[in-house]
Amino acid sequence: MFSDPKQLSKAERICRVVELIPCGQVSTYGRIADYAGLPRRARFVSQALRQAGNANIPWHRVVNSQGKIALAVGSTEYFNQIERLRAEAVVINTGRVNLKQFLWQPDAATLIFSLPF
DNA sequence: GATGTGACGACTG
DNA sequence: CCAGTCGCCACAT
Repeated sequence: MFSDPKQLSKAERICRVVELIPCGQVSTYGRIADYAGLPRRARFVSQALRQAGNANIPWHRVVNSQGKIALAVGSTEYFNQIERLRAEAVVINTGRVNLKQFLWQPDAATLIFSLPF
């Protein structure tokens, strides 16, 4: 039987959504929160990702609403994220991604069947 | 409970 | 396009 997504913890729901971001595309903290059924909880998304540490989730595909890398500029993790994105052909200019071009826009089937939150 | 902290976001000048 | 401000909400103290 299918597990009921609503009984997953909030952090788990967030990770589940992040895993759906396709290679070569990005999403934002605010949008991830919305897709996870947690509106106005953008900050909680970053918290959840940090706690998840690594866990095979494509955390590098998440940027802020302006398309900018949210990690401390110049930090090791900052460069790590840029490298991972460039490896997926995502173009980054001065720490910023052009959302017009790379923002993930889930199709209806994904919204209905993969994001039932 | 009160208070401070954030990998945030919307607005404003 | 910044930078500052304020609102927001989960967590740690």
